[in-house]
Amino acid sequence: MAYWLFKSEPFKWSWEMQKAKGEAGEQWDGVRNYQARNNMRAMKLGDKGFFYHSNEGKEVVGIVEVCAEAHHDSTTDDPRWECVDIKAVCDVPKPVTLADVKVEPRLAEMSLVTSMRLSVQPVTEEEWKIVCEMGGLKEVP
DNA sequence: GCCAACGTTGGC
DNA sequence: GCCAACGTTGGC
Repeated sequence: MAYWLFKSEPFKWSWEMQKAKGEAGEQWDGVRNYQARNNMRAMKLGDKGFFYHSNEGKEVVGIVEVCAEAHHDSTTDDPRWECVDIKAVCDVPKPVTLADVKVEPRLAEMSLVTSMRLSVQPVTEEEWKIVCEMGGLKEVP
């Protein structure tokens, strides 16, 4: 089991829109960055991820699960680009903001801080637990 | 809206 | 294969 973080501008694709898709989930399309794509290729069915709102909010608002492994991104004809499908699992009761992450010394090495512009990031198990705890989740998904 | 950081593109 | 130009992202 691996952990990830998915960034989205809420104007473009918000947590509410993701939740509305329910169990069916939705493909995480539009990624045009090799590193982000490689991260998605490494994902396995059932991997968990944070859903992060960039620009507006700048906070982790939800937990998602990978419900389809990497496949071609249908929003482009270019065969280089792939994406996974994710579905909403639950809300983060107390959204964890970027500022919260920055002041937590144990999260200093988190990709959210060190690789700010990467839109799909790996999260370590330790970081996962810390952010879940900060987010007020009773148990770690 | 600005601007810094960074990834990609394309000429050489 | 290098590097300058350019475009995009995302925090502020």
